[in-house]
Amino acid sequence: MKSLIGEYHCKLDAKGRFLMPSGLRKQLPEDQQNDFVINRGLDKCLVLWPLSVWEKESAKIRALNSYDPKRRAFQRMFFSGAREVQLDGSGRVLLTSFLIEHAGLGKELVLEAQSDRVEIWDKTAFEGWMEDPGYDFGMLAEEVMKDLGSGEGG
Amino acid sequence: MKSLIGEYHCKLDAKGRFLMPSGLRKQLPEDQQNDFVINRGLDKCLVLWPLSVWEKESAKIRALNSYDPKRRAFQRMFFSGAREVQLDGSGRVLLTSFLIEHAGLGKELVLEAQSDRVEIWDKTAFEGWMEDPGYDFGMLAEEVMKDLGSGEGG
DNA sequence: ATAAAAGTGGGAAAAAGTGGGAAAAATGCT
DNA sequence: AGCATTTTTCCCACTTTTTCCCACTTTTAT
Repeated sequence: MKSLIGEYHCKLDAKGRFLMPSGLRKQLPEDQQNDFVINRGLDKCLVLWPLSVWEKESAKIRALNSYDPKRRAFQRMFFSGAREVQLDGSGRVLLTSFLIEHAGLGKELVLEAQSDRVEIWDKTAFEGWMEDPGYDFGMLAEEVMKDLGSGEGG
Repeated sequence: MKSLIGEYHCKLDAKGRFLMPSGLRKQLPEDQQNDFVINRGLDKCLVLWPLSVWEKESAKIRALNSYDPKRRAFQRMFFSGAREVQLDGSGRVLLTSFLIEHAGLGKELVLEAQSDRVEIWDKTAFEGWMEDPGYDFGMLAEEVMKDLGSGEGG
């Protein structure tokens, strides 16, 4: 699958639905435009996974030894917040109340595409994070990229 | 079987019953939607096993050398609280008072899918655990996933 | 300017969830 | 054993939630 890119803004309606922005949808292969999994993100956001991506990723998590407390805790966190979703007739995603609460979503959302998945943020929270991410991007870039050898990050 | 996912909220009624949430039931193969085993979980919860999963998992435990005191103790812990259950006509599970007490279940439950089994928590206890699992999920993700190569956990 | 696509809101049918009563089974007492 | 009492099981009926679909508005493209 091609890398997903872009930041999209959309609105959560009274029933907890938002429209998948068509620009984002068009980036996906046709047979993967309708089925997704949403789970809790590691930051204060949700993550939307195209189903095929989810299946690969979840298989890894599932393979962990669940008799080890840390791995079990991680599995719990990863699987419990997850929910399979399909787009409705108008191309919208319906969120459950506990997912909305987890990410503190208000009326305005930001969808942030990230290689093969999409993060879902509350607009205000996202802007706040952008202003003060707790890291300096220059330093971060250096640290994250230093082992990669060739190529500097644009 | 596909990975079971999701967090579902339900209520324990005066008779000690709760409705299997339809979202969870639908994730199971049709011939496995009615028969389960419930036993004590490793954390303060119960575990609901689809019968076929139980058979595989319990075979592993049974195979442990029971002449070793620690293994014998673990076997006892694993099997003693176990109970086979079926759904009633309305799709509900009836719990025994023994199991209710073990997990400290009140009126509100959280069912939390974990790959091929389902944990049953008291709602307050679950929320408490989520707020303070004793781990930072970001750190946990890093530690647990670091050997797996590509991909981060959501 | 007009048509097509994208985005929004809400109502009605269907499904899920809940509580409780009656029948059946198990238990205990004389 | 026979009867009474408690416990369990099964089923019915009501309420709430969810799902699905329709219709309208706004934006984009030609």
